[in-house]
Amino acid sequence: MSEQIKINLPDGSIKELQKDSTAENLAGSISEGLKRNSIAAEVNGELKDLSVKLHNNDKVRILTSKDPESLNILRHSTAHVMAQATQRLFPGAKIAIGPTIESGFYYDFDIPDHSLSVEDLPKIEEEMEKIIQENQKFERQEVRNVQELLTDFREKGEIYKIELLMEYANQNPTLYVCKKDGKAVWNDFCRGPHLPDTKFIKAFKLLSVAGAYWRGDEKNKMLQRIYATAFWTKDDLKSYLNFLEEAEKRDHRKLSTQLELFSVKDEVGPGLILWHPNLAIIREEIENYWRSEHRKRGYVIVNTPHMAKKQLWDISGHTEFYNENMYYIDVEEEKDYVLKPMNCPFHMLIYKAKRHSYRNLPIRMAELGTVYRKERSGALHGMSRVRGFTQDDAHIFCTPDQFIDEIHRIIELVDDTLKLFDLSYEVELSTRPDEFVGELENWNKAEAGLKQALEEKNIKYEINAGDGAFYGPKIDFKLKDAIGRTWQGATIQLDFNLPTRFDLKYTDKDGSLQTPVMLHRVIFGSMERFAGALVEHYAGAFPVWLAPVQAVIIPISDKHLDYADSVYKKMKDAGIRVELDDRSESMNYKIREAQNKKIPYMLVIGDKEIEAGCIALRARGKGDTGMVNSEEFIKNIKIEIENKK
RNA sequence: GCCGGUGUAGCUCAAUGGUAGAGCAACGGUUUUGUAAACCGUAGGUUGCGGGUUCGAAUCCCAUCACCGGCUCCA
Repeated sequence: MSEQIKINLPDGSIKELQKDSTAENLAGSISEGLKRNSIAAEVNGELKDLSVKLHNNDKVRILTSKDPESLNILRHSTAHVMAQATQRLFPGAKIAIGPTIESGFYYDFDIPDHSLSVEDLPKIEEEMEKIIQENQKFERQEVRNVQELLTDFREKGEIYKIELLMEYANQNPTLYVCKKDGKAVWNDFCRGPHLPDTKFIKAFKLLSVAGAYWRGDEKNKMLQRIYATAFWTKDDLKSYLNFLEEAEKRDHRKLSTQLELFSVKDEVGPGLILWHPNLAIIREEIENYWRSEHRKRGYVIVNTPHMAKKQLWDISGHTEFYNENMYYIDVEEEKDYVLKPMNCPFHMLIYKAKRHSYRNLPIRMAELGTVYRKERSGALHGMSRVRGFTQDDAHIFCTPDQFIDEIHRIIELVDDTLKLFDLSYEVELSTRPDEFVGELENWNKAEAGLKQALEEKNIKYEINAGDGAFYGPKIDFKLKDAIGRTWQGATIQLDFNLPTRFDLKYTDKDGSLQTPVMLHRVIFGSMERFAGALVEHYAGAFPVWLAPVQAVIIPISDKHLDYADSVYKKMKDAGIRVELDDRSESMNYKIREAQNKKIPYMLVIGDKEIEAGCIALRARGKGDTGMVNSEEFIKNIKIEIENKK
């Protein structure tokens, strides 16, 4: 009589199995179909291979391809197949790590005598197909003899695996062995879990190659990374690849040529943006919104210069902590001035220009301030990462018991603003970096303060340890671009340090002099990055209030020009950004061009319209929407613009 | 900065060692048009820049600049 164990299933039922049964046995005992489709198991909340031995009273959930968690297992296993294929094709290749990422996976290699290029990818894919055809099993093995495995890795020259194994030696390391017809053909030191075998891999694609430092540290060797993805079905893969293609069309750099938005010129320099008229209009609208919103919310607006003496940056600590990002220039002497990388020191001095009382705090001082930062050439990216940009900056000087409330107000402003543009965001709290100024005690207070504000506002956030600014911790709001890369937008930074360095004071109730607490914050982040984000978000089809041209009038032939011109003048007088297309081109031609320029409204005028005293309205994306009186159209579009639609 | 790729007319792209070409845009003319491209013509280039190999280079090599995909770093 063999012993029985009881297994708890997700539906609350209990299954009795023989001792030493595996998750696979469990699946089989439930149904043949489940056994066939099972990928892995969740045992007491942890993902495990199907081969995992179950114990009495375990809570077990069998995962199939329908469970979201199993996609990562598929991808991770596909990464192993990719690594095996790469080593088959490039025998000297050493493997490093190959994790899954949000939309796929990658694997890092050190290939001594070959530089991977995209031409290699189809070959590797072919080799992967062969491995899959071999129907290899993934077998989990506990590493009982670490020394033995280290020797094995040493013989193969797998220096990266050696490093990892030594690190994990005391944490029950596991090895995944790929077996073909029962014979081990490949292995990888890996935590798992994995697919039972390769036959589940049906749809994958290698996407790109890239360099990546071992363990992400630029002091280490640069490895060669292959990015790839995998899905359960060919259809899923196809729609993902299709998404990538569509996203590429939304790229703000691409749309910029089509819509004449901005340019970066060799003659000017990398990372320096020329705003063309169309994008300048959008910026103007955004800035107008920004100004009026800030006035409403009790901010004062200031302006400060683009450069300042080096001494100023000595006081602020920038020359010490931000040096490699600053441009020094010669004014009276060599390198005696700095192009401003931040606006804060100036605002400190404006604060300091007069005496302050607790009665007039908080002071909220805002500026659209253009800053210059030395970015590494390889980091530059369209309008998203540049060397000169305008921050919608503000510094809030307040008493220690005011700053939580001030953070609340900023979060509200961020939320209202991003809602207006229909943008979604993720929030991160960045804590003290290794190099920092100020007292540890203040840092702890500041971090606790930011946390408290987030929690009181019920905002979900992740902690980004050690990523704070040198002067204080911060809350970051991340925006996503067309293909899902995230960019920092709004940020709120608490600063207990600069006020001390600049010796800022206010007179408290009891007449004593106190140092104010300061918040740095931006809402858009930078006008450049935010504009780029908007282009991608709207795919160039800006809402009417932002659209560079809000309406275009299209007379059908020259004899309609006079009437068209009268409508044009009326609209112009009403403050609408309207254009009259009076070229002797066909109506269809003009419509096509207006459509490509993503102009929200086209007003077609021919005999019928003149007779009826109307215009024929064509809305972007909607086609012909019929005749409407021009006065009425003007009224409606003005309402739309006013409501920022 | 590092790894890999790319750079041809304003834009999108041809030409793989043998006279740089097309479409769109521009310009001139004809056409006067009913909801996504009328027709004819003209002009436009030291092939990113600089070297080299070669009888001959957009093409091969070296260097450099810029851009693209990543790494690192950050608004």
